[in-house]
Amino acid sequence: MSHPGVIVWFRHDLRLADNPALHEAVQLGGPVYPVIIFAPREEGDWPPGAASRVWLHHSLASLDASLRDNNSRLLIRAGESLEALQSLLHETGARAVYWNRRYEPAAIERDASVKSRLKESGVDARSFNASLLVEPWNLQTKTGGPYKVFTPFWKAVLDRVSPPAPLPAPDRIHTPEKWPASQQLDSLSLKPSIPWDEGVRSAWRFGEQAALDRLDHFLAALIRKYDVQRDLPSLAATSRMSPHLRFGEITPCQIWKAVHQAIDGFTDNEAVKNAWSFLREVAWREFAYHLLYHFPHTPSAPLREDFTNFPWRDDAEKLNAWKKGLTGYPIVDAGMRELWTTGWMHNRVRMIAASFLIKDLNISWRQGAAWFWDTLVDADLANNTLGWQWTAGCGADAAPYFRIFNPVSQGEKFDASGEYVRRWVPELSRLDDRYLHKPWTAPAAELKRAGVVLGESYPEPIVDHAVARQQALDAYQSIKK
DNA sequence: TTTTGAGTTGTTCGA
DNA sequence: GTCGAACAACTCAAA
Repeated sequence: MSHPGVIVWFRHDLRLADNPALHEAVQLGGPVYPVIIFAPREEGDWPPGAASRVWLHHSLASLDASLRDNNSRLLIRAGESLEALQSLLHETGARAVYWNRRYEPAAIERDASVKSRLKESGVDARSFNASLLVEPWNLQTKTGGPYKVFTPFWKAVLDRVSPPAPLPAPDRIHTPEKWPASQQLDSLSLKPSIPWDEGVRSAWRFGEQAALDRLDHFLAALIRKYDVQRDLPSLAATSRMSPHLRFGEITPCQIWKAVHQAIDGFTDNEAVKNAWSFLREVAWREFAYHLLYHFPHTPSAPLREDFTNFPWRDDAEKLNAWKKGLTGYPIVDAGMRELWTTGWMHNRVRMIAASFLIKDLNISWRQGAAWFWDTLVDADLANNTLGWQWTAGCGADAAPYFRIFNPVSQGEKFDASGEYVRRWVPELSRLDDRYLHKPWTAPAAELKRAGVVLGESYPEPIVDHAVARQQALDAYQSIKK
């Protein structure tokens, strides 16, 4: 007698390949019921933001299409996860629920409770590792604690971790005789009612195949020069894997293997070195999950306790100028507008923009983290928390407090041609390179020639960097000792 | 237990 | 224009 059926509960793993829960479910030999349950209220303080919801919509559509190519389909439910699973078990007669693990504090708590409730009623409930090279509890220092510095963590990953070969997509997903009811994707209202998402849709392709294609392109055309080119925001020279990883359209295991295969084909050492720099970045994501798991309070509180009473400023007006890309510092504004338009910001510019909010405006990293959470298509609780606490200096292995990015010199260094600023701040596009990153220094005749009226067509700087820098140093001084 | 070496991404100042 | 030092001690990880 064949297995009565298994529910595969999709969450942050919207793919068919290298999907252990799906793979194991197929092995049972009975009907497989793929389901997504939209339950934003179970995400604690971090329900998906607006940009994430747009991506989710398209990624779910893509997953459903892939499943239909395999004679299956994606069931859609909303509400409480446990209730939805119990209802599906009842409707289908299935006796098992498989899923791939998540590591955010609210998800861990929810999953643990779902698992124990299902097991109590005799259901075969199992979870798998599908999104990390090494799960947070599987790596510890020699004294038995979690890592707090990246380099030793990275060494430990290299020493002790050999990722398993990625699983293939299943050949055949067994279909039930009768499908249970499913909601329509549109009923989840993931897409905005006002069509602000056109920029996101035109900047990205969504879904598993898009992720694999993007990786191929990166390996073929970009990884050999990753070290230098990744810092130039005018080039599309980073991997752009982040949203695909966020939704589990691709796994770090698949990336790890593909990069190693690429390395095997490289003949020059420089290319190999560059490829390892990229793998190091993949490991930063692992480190972020390691930290989030071991320090689950960090999304809302600093890891370093001496920062608890840091004198952040409340300034709604300046915060708003930062969000809208109207700070008067072109590289910051370009980044914030790229974010708003495409749901993504180049990594170098993220650091500059984050440093500006924290060190120049003296506004709490939590405000920045909340805005990124809402606007990034790759919004990931582990990465977002690590990134913001790193910049603020209050996290693990953080930037020293005196490291304050100068938005002018960063712009001149990494966007020397001004191509990036001209793309996103077109009102400055006719300004000469010499003044592009500091328009307030341009002579009146030059501003006039370029059609720029400071304070009208483009803002005056909302703070003086030199003054703000000194104030930030003073504020950081105040919490010491 | 104590010691030792090291620690993503920068800027500014003064010689 | 270029270069090295200072920025500040502290914590982490391993021997």
